[in-house]
Amino acid sequence: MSKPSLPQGTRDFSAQVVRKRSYIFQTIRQVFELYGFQPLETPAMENLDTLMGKYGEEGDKLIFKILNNGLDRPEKHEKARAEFEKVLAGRNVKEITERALRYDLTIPFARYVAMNHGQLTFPFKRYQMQPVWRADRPQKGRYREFYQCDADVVGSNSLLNELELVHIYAGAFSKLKIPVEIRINNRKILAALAELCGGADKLTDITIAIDKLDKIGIDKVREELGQRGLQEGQIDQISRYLGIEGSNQHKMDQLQALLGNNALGQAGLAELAYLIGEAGTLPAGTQLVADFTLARGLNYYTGTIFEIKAMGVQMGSIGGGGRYDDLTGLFGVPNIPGVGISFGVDRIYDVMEELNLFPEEVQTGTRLLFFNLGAAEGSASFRSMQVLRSRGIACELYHEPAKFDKQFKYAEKKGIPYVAMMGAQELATGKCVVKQLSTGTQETLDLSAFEAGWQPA
RNA sequence: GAGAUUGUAGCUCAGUUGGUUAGAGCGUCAGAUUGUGGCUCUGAAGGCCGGGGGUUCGAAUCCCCUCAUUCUCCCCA
Repeated sequence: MSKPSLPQGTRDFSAQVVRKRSYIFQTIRQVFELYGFQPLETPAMENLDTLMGKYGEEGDKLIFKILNNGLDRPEKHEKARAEFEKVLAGRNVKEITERALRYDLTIPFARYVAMNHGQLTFPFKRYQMQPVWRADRPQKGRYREFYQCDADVVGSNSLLNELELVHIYAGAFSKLKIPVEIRINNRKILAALAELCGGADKLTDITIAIDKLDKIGIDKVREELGQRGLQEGQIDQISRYLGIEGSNQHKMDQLQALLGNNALGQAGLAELAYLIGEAGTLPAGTQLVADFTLARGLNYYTGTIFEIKAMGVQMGSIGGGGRYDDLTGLFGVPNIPGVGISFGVDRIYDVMEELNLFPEEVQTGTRLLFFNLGAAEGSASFRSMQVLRSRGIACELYHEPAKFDKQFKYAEKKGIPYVAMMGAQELATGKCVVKQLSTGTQETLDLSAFEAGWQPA
């Protein structure tokens, strides 16, 4: 028997971590609800058909597939063997696997909208916080099971949705006390750049290369653009574009000059200007920044794109999103545009840990430990404990009679701030001794007063 | 898929040119201490040295294979 272990890239979350993570989820959920978003949950597994072909060739490889049950039945053997040969040839076959684990939340959402568009009221605003699975090679900040936390609005082309999403980001990160830059750009601007650089068909190549700017620097980006077939003059123009700096207004002015009267570019710039102009005052610690170097890898984005950078820490983006046309077209229901954002909960956790932003009260568990000082004393303590519990105070009774020192140590280890002692003396006089561990102060209370009115500080 | 890294007690790690019975700190348990914790002292438990094979009189140590970990690239959150 080997030692028990976890599958690669998965984690257990112990009490402390769960509490901190729930704090993040709750904070974000409150903001989503405040803006009128409705919760949605979808199954951990989807039909393989639903997922395949939606994430590109690389993505398909990273989908966890589930082996069909019942392959051991003799009448299926021949068929299963034949189909397995096809799997070895790199094709996924229904006879072997017809279900797979959810790879992200967006495609299941699109599937849901396509299935229910008759019943939904548009625009439909939903949020979803669930784990997803990817057969990726794990490394720092990357797991095979991780949580996504998405909000999308579908069935509306209005820029008002983008504006709300900006404020959701700002509101949530402000509540979490994380200083952030909300970076925005527009795919239309990037498309215009591609047009100006002689190839609308090069848009994907350009975005992929630009997306790496942060990581590899301008020289390497130029190199990569060259490898992807762009001419020297075009690369220079892209370099000038990437070199735009200054205030939002100044950036937009420079871009205006660079784009000339390219129609697509003007449209993108107008959308960007609208959002920056209408955003108004954002909560302290958050700011909205036009960032033309922002590209985002996913190529289904068509309009505004977002990315969140935490300030003061070395960390990749902790959120992102954008506008897409016709997400449900893949499922046979055309003309439902949408815009969505995502929070990277695992990275948000790391940032908050590093900046020490979790509030003290997140860790509250048991408030009061009743000492167990004997059979009769224990019974009396149990009765008092139930009274306090009925008043909503979390308490525990030490599980067996034991020496003081042991019970004190238990309280300390578990971070319980108060202990209540009811021994023979107290029982006889109808009292209860309550001690605060952090200060060492204790007081003797009448049992009735203690049960009716005691509160932890 | 490619490259690197590390596997020794529950945890973090020592372990000499290959040499007798593999160590430390922390943690756990017991005692000093039968109604007042944190400190201190004493003691105990806890190991197929990741697994398999090889070299050798002798392997935690050297070689090969394998599994696992962590990190980087690709891609992504």
